[in-house]
Amino acid sequence: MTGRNTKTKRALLAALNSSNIPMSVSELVKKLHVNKTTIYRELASFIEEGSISEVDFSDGQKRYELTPDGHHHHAVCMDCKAVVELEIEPIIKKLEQNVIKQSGFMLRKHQIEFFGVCRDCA
Amino acid sequence: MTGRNTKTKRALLAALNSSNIPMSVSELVKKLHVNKTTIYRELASFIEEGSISEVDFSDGQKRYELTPDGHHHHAVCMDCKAVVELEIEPIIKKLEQNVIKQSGFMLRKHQIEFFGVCRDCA
DNA sequence: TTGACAAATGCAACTCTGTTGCATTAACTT
DNA sequence: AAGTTAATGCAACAGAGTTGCATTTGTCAA
Repeated sequence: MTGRNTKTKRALLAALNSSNIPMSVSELVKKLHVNKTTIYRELASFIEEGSISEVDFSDGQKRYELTPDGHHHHAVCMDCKAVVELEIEPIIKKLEQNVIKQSGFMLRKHQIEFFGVCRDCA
Repeated sequence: MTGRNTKTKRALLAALNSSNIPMSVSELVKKLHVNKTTIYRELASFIEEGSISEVDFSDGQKRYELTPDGHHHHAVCMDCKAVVELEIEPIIKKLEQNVIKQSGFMLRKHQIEFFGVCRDCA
């Protein structure tokens, strides 16, 4: 942990650790009773150091999750909002090579999420 | 075009047609001098009929583009904001099959964008 | 252990995206 | 040309995210 070891930082990491789905800032504020400004600032520093990642389900608010083992991808149920973690690293690696070849870009990050209806809701 | 053939709808389609990159609502408002409520409503109806698609570069505002040939994917330069269209349909198809097998989800849509630095900016 | 300094936090005010209800305008029908 | 109703504008609002500044708290040196 960068900087001071505060109660709030520990609580933030514990909350994300105990959740099986990425959490939004409003959820974190409600759960931790900490000012949203503080949440945003701590998230930014954890993201910079790499231990937390931002995920965007394109619903108007970003979500956050612990990433001890690096970047994840998800399938999100549009009905019950369940989130399933995917194991698609190899094919994504191949996809990135393809994108680099086509665009000439130096890739920094990507945003890959899938949306649909889970088996329970179908 | 669904509904009435209005000046605003024609102007909206023309603006998107003349732009080589997806446009945000604030850009469309500035360019067309039309109320943002109207823009949002017309975009929604064009999106429903399929002729316009929403793309999300995760920077706090959605963008819109004509999609006469269906869904696109992009590489976005984090420096100069250039947008390159990608041809990655076949590998995406394979990726989706993989996701369906892993998650059991009925897939409805996905969000796949790449971010990096273009050749000019590197 | 205490005191000082700097980092962390809270608070209020703000910006921006996107939404809603309602009154007005304009496109289509006959 | 007149009536119907979709389309538009406007004002007010909700929610995410940001900023400046005052206050609190963790850390470290004495």
